[in-house]
Amino acid sequence: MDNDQDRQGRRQQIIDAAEEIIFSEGLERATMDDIAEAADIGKGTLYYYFKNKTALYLTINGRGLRFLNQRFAAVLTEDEPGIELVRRLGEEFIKFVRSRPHYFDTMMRCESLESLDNAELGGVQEVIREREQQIFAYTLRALQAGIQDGTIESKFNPHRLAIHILANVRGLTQLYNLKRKGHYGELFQDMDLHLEELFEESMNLMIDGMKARTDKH
Amino acid sequence: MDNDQDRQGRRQQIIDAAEEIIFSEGLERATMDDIAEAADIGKGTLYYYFKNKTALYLTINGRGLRFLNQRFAAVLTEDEPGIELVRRLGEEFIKFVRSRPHYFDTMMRCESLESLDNAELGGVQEVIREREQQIFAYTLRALQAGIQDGTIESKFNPHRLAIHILANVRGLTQLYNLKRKGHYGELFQDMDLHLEELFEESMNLMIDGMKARTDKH
Amino acid sequence: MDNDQDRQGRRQQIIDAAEEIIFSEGLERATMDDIAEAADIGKGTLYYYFKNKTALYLTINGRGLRFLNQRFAAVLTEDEPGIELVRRLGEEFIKFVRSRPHYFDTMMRCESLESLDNAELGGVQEVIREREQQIFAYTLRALQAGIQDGTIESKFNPHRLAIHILANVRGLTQLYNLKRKGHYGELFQDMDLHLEELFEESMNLMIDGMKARTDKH
Amino acid sequence: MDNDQDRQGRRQQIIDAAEEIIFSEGLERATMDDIAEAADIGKGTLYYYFKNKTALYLTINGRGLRFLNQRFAAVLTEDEPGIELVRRLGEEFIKFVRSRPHYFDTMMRCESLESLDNAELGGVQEVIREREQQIFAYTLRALQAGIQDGTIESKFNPHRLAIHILANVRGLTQLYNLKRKGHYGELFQDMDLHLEELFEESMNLMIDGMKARTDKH
DNA sequence: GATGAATGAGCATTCATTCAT
DNA sequence: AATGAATGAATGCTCATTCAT
Repeated sequence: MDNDQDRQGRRQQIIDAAEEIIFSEGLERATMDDIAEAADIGKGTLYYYFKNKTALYLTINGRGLRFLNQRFAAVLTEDEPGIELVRRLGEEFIKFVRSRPHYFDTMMRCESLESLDNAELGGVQEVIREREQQIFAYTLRALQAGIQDGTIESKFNPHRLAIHILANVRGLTQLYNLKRKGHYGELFQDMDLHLEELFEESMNLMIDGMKARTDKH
Repeated sequence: MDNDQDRQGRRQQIIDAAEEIIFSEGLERATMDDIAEAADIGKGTLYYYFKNKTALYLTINGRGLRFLNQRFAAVLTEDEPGIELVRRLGEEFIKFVRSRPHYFDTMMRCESLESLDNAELGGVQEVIREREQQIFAYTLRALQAGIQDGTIESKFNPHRLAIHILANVRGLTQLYNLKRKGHYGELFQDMDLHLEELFEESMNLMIDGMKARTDKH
Repeated sequence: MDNDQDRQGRRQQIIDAAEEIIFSEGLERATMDDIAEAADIGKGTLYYYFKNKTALYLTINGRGLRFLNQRFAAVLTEDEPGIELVRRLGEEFIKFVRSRPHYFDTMMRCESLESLDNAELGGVQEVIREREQQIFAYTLRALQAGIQDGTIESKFNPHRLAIHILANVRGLTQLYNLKRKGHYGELFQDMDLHLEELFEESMNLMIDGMKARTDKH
Repeated sequence: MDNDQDRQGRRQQIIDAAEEIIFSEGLERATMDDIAEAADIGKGTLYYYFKNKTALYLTINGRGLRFLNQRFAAVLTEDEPGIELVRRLGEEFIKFVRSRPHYFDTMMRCESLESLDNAELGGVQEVIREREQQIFAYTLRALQAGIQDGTIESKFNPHRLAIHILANVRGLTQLYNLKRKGHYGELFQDMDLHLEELFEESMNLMIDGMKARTDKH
């Protein structure tokens, strides 16, 4: 177990270094040499802990997903009506993107990674899938809770609602990032976009649609 | 002018070949040699027409955006109430993704291209920016039409609505693509997801929120 | 002849442009495209007037040699004792290097041109050889005049003296250039080196050795 | 230390191969592939030891300078009057050029290397500067010794004399090389030029000027 | 477990030169 | 005479990965 702790510590140390390099240089510009040096280990050791560069990158993504997961898990313990839990999940997502923007970028990047097919990843992908699934699951639970407690219209399929929520938050965050990079020109720039505001607006738009209207008769 | 046509024809021929290779092999795996060969020209010629690989890729993206633009432009000529135009725009987006899925991938990929900073792109980026802007503008026009003709609540800021619409469609499409790639595990797989259905649902959700309720008073 | 003048004018225009580009960019960095553009002609035309890049470069060298030649020729018309003519030649060489340093660099560079063997130069080399020969010849004439008029010891072989003079001036100029580029470290930097002073000193040193000492008995 | 010896051995092996290829083919015609093959190592290894082609070439130049340095250092240990040491230095220079003509060419070539500005040379340039400085220093010491022991006129500035000596030897050697390449036409060819003779003559010419004439008063 | 020297496949890019018009 | 589109050979360099120690 001591041994195992050593091993885990080493892995963390490497992931820390890899993040530092990759987040600042970009995935392609970051070399395994740089990472090994930043981690203060030999390049051979790097490969002893991670099968290849892709696996290492996916591991970083996994870490990001874990952070997001933790936030989501915490929300689900809150004592709130379902509809409010849903709003809170979105809120946490935004906070996550805000506080650790590179992890969001990493998630997006991972989704269009050409090296996924060839490389032997040795189980990393499974970890990621599981965490993605959990994120989905948490969202689903909140919605189910909302339907249960009557704060969300029971006519909706919670699975699909979850998809809509996630899609919405993702899309919004991306557009927001694009704005920073200067895309979509001036139409976009005119307004000062605050991600938080946009998100709230968006949530209202969707939640309004979802909300069980007790005033209806 | 004959000359100019020749030149344009050549460019198309190259872009066609580049798409063929890049769409099937992926951006990284596709080599400039392959592309030149597929285009049946010398490699020098390839570089005579395109400054570098990134510029070529961006040009492909530009073409994709042009296609999308054409669809959007056509919608705006339709004789429909504003709210319906909005729905139609979303519909066309989905159709576009369906019929030419690689262009959507290309757009996403371009947004996280690390080579954008270094490479000299002679003006291609500006073209793309302009087309992105137009897409945004069309969406905006539809919404403004809706507010004008009373089919959309006048309390909404059309700029922000446009952002929500676009974010939503993007996010949905991405999640849909992820499903194809096996992400988000089984929860996702269980339902047969039809992008069209999801989109309609999503539109309803949002449009419901946006709709001016004439029956309310 | 009008035709011929046109042709000559065109050639000059090209050489002018080539000098501008090559002198500022360096031989390797300068491309034939750049030169053609600077000369405001098509690239094909460039090759119509000059067989290849090497031939063009040699032509520039030839021009430099012509300038030097003109200075030397003028000196030989001066009404001075031979020993003084020799000194004057050296002086003109230094002035030439000073006023047109790039031509001297070009001469040096031409001497270690790897492309001389392969390329078809079409007569340019002969022109250069002839001009180099003339420079040598002028030096020789001055020395012969000096021996004739008794200002230079008759025991010396004028051919060899000419070699020594030329070698000396070349070597000095090169070392001087190196200093500018930071070679030979501080020992060199300490003194403010004035090429003119160095040259005078050097001439004195050699001419002293050459001088017929009429005061000797 | 064993490790260090390995590393040094490898470097030598590479430099040996590089010399072989570059000296026979010329710098430009020699490719890094050729050199790697000649050194019987992978191309990656070549770049593992040398940052780039320019750095490798400069290293060869550094080796040449080291050889020359060793000769000069040895001369300074000889028990001779200063003026004779000066002559001996020149002599050794000529011998060096004779026995290893390519190193001299390399030195000249290095001085007009256009790639010096761009390329990252890790410290090689400093080594070269130092060795050049030493060569100058040795020459200077010999002259100072001569002034000290009265064999050289004390009125001369030894720094400047050193410059004249070096300039002279360089210039002579270059002209000699040119002759081999056919420059300066027939005037040059007529005489059988022996570098050694020319050098001796030149030394006499200069040393005569420098010599303290004890018989004068 | 740890290392880092060795590797070589792989690729974008350059540019002098040609030639049909 | 003039052109400039087309060419493709040529090459330096990168970097993930391996493996003997």
